[in-house]
Amino acid sequence: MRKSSDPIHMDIKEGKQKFIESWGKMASDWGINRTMAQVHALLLIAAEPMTADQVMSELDISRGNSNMNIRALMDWGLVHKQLRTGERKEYFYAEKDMWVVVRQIILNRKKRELEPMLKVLDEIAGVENNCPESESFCAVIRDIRKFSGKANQTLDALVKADVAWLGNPLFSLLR
Amino acid sequence: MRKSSDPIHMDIKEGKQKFIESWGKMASDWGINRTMAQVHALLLIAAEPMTADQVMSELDISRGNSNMNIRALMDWGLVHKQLRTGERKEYFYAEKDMWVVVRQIILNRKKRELEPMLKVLDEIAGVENNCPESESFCAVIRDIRKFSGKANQTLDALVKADVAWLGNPLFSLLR
DNA sequence: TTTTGTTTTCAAAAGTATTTGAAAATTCTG
DNA sequence: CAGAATTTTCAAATACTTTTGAAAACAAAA
Repeated sequence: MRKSSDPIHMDIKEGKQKFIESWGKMASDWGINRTMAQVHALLLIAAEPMTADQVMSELDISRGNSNMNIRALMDWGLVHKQLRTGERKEYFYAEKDMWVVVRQIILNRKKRELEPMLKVLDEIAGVENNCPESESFCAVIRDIRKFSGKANQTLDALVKADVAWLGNPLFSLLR
Repeated sequence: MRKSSDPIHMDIKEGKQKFIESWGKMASDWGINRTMAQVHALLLIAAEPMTADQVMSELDISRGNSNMNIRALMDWGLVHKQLRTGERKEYFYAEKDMWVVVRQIILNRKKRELEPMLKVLDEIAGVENNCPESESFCAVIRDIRKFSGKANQTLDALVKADVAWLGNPLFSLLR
């Protein structure tokens, strides 16, 4: 008999479902395609590499959708292809080390979004500043530019740290 | 005569336009309503507080849209109301200190997205782990839980640091 | 209380993003 | 090379998000 104080264990199927759902939800909150994140989640928790067809039927999406999102994940460097000798089908697996995953996501978003913004801020910073009206404007732009530059540097350091410390035994403690 | 080596200065109107546009673009990349970010950008670079009507005509959006997004920005704690004695209209201004702005955004997204994810991960972590299939699953969940927990702590520290160091003269150097 | 100026709401319309699925392209196999 | 298996593409359909604007609610002034 189960006492009411016992923890309630969900079964594995339920757990996987819930994880795929939340991972997708979080991604779409952050401006990333929900299905792409669900494919990612599915591959993250898969014990073995999967084919595009398996992903398609597991998530109940179309063949095209499955294919396109797997490609996108490979572009992001989060998923890789595995070829098996004697088999036509392509298998896919996700990078499972969270540190590497996060590093890869940072690299991508930095390049796609932060850096273009920095470029625009630099262009704007060249605005003529000769009237009191432009003073408030330039002050804010300078402040944002400074801040974004710092953020960019910090992310660079974070990303480089990983590479430099990979061979260092101390690094495993930090992860 | 302008030499081709001279820097090209854009005028202030152009600069403001460009800033509003990029701020909106960046926000929508990150899953935030573009117009909300444009209203925010407009108020960030405004020399004086503005009415909802001024925002409406400046950005060429509807009255309802202007009103709703100003409310949303107040919910996020990024914009505040100013009441002027003898005037019916409400004026709005944005917090201009970037450190405070970023802090506020972190607080909001942490509460809205990171914390619910942590809760789900904890629920999922209670899944029964007794077969090899669930082993891979549990290992990934544990890793993500650990990572997200660390991220959450780091953000807490970042946010608390601000409050604790506000009165500290050293703090101004860090900003 | 009525009028007038102002803000808020929300159903419908417009605009965006995502997904589908069938056809085309590709690649392996005999 | 022809045929079979598999992957890729993309126009059209669907689903989702945002915006509009007119009406309702509200609040100050007359």
